[in-house]
Amino acid sequence: MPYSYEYPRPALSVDCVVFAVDLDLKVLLIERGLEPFLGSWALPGGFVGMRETTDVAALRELEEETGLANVFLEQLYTFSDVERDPRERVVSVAYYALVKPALVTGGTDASQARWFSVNDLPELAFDHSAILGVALERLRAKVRYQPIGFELLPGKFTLGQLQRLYESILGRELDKRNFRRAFLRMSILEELDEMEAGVSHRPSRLYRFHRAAYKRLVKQGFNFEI
Amino acid sequence: MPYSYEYPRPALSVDCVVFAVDLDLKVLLIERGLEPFLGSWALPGGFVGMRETTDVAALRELEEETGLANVFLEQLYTFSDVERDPRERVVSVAYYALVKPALVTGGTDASQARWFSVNDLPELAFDHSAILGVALERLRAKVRYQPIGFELLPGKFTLGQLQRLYESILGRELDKRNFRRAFLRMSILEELDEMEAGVSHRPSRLYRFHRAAYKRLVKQGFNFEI
DNA sequence: CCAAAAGTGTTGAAACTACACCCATGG
DNA sequence: CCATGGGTGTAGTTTCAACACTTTTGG
Repeated sequence: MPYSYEYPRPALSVDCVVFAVDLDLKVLLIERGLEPFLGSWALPGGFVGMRETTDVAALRELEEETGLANVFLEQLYTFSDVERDPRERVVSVAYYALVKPALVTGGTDASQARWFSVNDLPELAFDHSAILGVALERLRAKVRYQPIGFELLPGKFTLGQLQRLYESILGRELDKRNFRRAFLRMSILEELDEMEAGVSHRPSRLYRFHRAAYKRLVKQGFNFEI
Repeated sequence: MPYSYEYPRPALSVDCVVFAVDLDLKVLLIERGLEPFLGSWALPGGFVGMRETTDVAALRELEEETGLANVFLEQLYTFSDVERDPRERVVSVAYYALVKPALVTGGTDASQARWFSVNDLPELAFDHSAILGVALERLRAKVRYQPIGFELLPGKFTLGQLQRLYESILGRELDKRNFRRAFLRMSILEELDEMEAGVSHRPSRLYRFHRAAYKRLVKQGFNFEI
């Protein structure tokens, strides 16, 4: 006899802000096929089932609506304004996802999804602009003190790519020598015996994020920081 | 005709982790008067109404259950494990609150609330131990890069109090000279023409957090960090 | 040979760590 | 006069910011 049964409940949904870096920072949006906001762009998302956590719901909706799977996903914030959905009361648990470049082109099959540069966004349905704003803020803050940037790069990458990634997220240029020194000093990058190929300039050495080394350092009290 | 009407919904609740510093870091808990977990200690919280945001619900529940009002409150995380409540599916938006010392003694009138040191906690109902753990982790991280520590001190405080606050949250000792230098260098403290009184040692100068100065600095790109 | 990005060192300023003694008050 | 916390300076080390030229490749 749970006493909450007697009361009406808000509906519960999830929304996902999916980031990728192509040349600059991009977000994946869906064109709505239903009222309200029919034809508007919106974040992928949907309602939470009775037998799934919100994490699982977010992954499920992401795959259903965009075909993306195996992405980095983290809870962002819960949005609960009473009027945020014109139909009825809906509380939404927002997530942000980070997607590697390989999935950007191949991943979003036959759907009505499209990547938009964060510097050139359309108007969004519901309060999705606000959600996206919070996600951007979080990404910009978090990339500086957690090594999540690697989730937006291929497994093997050059220091140039890594630097351009940081520049596109932080929105400002960084000094090449200082950037390299800072990253290499941390010793969380594995230097590979492999070079970039097929580029019309001096090829760059490839690196890989050394997750085990990072975890070891964290245990010793190390703090990632850029 | 919102399509979500057709589906059952999880219940939605809020839970609050209320922190204060007395001698060490403390958390406010409630002794449950209802099944399940009757007699256990639990976080203050309750169900979210149809016409209130989760923020408002958290403040309301906090006042109803503990008498506390005018506290610093921030959303923590949303917990949605399917089995987290044995009665039925309940998704809970967790908050953490920071309370100034004056409210610790006076605030919690006639209720079954009690402060516990975080180093000596009882077993908690539901998944409240996990929520508390996340809150502690967040507080420890956040106190280092946002000036929220002041929410746990009186308006006027000594540098000694401030240092002991940081020591009790971070759980380690800090060097007095370095700590003072670091804080004073930021110039976000207003030095008052007023001394501590009634102590049986050399009285300390009082300071106040200078919120306006802090905001000005943030606009210029300043990053608080301890 | 041109264009394009890779790669590399130094210097001065600022911040960080570790550390020990005297001061003012109440009891 | 004792106990208690308040208050202060320095030296060595590390980190940070700013800055320019040579190298290697493809076309």
